Amino acid sequence: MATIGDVAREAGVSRSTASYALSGKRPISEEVRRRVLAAAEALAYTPNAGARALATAQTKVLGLLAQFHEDEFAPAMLQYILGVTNTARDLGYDTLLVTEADGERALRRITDSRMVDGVILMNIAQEDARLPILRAAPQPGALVGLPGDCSGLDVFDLDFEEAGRVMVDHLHRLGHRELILISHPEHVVERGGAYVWRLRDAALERARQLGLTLHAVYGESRQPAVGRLLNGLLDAYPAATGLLINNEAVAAALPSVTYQRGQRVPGDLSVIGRYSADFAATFSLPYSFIESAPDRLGSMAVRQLVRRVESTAARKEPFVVRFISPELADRGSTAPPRPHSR
Amino acid sequence: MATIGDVAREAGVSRSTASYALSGKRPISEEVRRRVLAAAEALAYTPNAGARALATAQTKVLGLLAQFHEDEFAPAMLQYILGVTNTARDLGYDTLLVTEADGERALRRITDSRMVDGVILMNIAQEDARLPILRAAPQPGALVGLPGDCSGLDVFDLDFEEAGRVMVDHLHRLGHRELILISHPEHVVERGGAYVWRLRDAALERARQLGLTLHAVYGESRQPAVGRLLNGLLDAYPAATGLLINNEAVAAALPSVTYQRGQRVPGDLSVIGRYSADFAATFSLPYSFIESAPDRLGSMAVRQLVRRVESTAARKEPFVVRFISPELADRGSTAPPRPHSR
DNA sequence: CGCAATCATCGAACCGGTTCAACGATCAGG
DNA sequence: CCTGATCGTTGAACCGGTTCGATGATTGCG
Repeated sequence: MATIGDVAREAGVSRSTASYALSGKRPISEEVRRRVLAAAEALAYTPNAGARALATAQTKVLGLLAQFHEDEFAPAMLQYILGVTNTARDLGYDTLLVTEADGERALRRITDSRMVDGVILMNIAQEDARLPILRAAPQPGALVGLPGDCSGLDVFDLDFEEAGRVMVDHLHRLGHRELILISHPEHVVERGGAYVWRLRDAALERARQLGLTLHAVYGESRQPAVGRLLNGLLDAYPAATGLLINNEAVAAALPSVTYQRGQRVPGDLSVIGRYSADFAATFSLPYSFIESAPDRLGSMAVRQLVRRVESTAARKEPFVVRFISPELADRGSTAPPRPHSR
Repeated sequence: MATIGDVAREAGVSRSTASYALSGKRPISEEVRRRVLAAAEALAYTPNAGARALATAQTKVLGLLAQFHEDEFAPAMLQYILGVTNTARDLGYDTLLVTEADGERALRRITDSRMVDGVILMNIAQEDARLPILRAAPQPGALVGLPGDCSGLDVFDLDFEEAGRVMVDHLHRLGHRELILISHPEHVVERGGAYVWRLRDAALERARQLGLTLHAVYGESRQPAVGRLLNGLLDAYPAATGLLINNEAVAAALPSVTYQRGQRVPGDLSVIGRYSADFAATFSLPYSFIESAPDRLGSMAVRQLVRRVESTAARKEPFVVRFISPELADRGSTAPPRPHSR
């Protein structure tokens, strides 16, 4: 494999001249520049990444820490990952995907060794043990997800509170009076998944203000538990006419349950979910939903991260906490409740 | 950030001694070793990845090229990716995930620049333009998927031919005489996705031998096209009593279609799919299926790749083409056909 | 015509590791 | 007491880039 020394020799110049000719960081005569470029082309020269990283203290690689827990729905995470990798590449960065269970160790490894120029964290917990490590790291970091303490990091997330209110308001306007909200499994809450109670608490509060009955329950993440849960709930609350779903696995499982029970959507039951359009297409979900925009969030996080990586000025700017406001995609799965419909 | 020079100074030894004490590649007195380790601990020393890569010509990173085409079912790919990243980490490697559309450019970039010690390729096409590049690269490579020309690379894939025969045999034994096989979209075939026709041709051949009628058709990958297709097929071939599905998107969409049509599985229709157990759980699929073992394939590919990376002897061994033999997971979705059941 | 400014190029140092050849100290054997 | 082997340690070179300060050639101006 050709080094810059080979290119220089081939072009009959010094290594430094070859470097400048290729980078354009100093004026080089047209004649010499041509020779160097020709030599580089002829030798199929590609800079050695390790050497360049050592010299410039830049790797052009971003770290992406994503964890695949049993009780989180893997296909939903994929969207975030693609949002990150695609945007990173557009900006000239490759992505180191780290799925290690021990996130703290992994984070320390990739930052201390300077394998990456910056880090994106996913699956953020309320008290996330990785955050102190990331704050202390020499590289900037960005989060997809809202932790308890946002200081020192850029944070991007869906506005789950507003999402909860939008869901409740929507069904309230249609005349519903008793609703069921299915969240993620309780275990996700115990692990500190704030997006669960952020949506839930806001929905409960709004329901209280409006005088609605809202049954807020924890969900499941796998079959057959999900199916059992749904059937149990629909049996337990026969007067409920609206279903709010903040749980991808439950949303994915609902169609077959309603078919089996012979319930029509929205005739017998109005449904609103919270997931992405891609997810809806993948799982053939016919419900109206709050767009969770995972690709947009991943993309925003990367853009901000790269800004900080590439500009000293940007590194000094105050940290941002940016919420995407929930937009309801109407797929016609909600309607006014029919009296005694169930 | 502490360098090995800092550690050496702190321990009162030379840089080379510190290096040897940490790596254990030369005998070092107990006393000095203790001092060096203590200094490294105290300074929280972590070797600089770029410097180490430059010196050792090893990065401890593997490249993973995965493409997310519109007409391939993204959630199915995730399993392979996790199989690769998890196994890689177990063996001490991180994973550079590259989803770039231009795979040839991406491959050249990560191999020529020596960012990675080895490469795993997914979405292998019959005539895959990336293969010549990978063969010429200084790093070893492994494929998940079977190309037309396997030379110079280790190849791992499901035995799709045998999978096709197992499916047909199974339904034949139960007494079925007319079957439908739904493959991937035709566009996947045009792109060179050999796994489509490998299963299909073997199934057709076996059906011919057994005197069965097998309608082999291309599928779709997104809703609502998938649903339309399924309804169309079940209408078009009312005498068919068995359905073979080599297409994750179709499998995922089938339950709601049969519910809607009021057809019972296996009472009215026997069904066999080809996907993974994880996929079945994620999508609540109640069908018997050929296990495609994506995590096992990813894991095997990584193990072989790392063997070649780490041992000069292994690098000289002949290349392997290894097929996982299809195993039928019986979920009770097949039964003898009822006469005139449809 | 001489001096200063400008320009393109070069040599050397540096980034932070690893590794080789050589060195001095210790010890055993003759 | 001298020699040779053994052991632990060291200085220097190297990996392949980037970058700084210096150099010599050219040009412009008075």
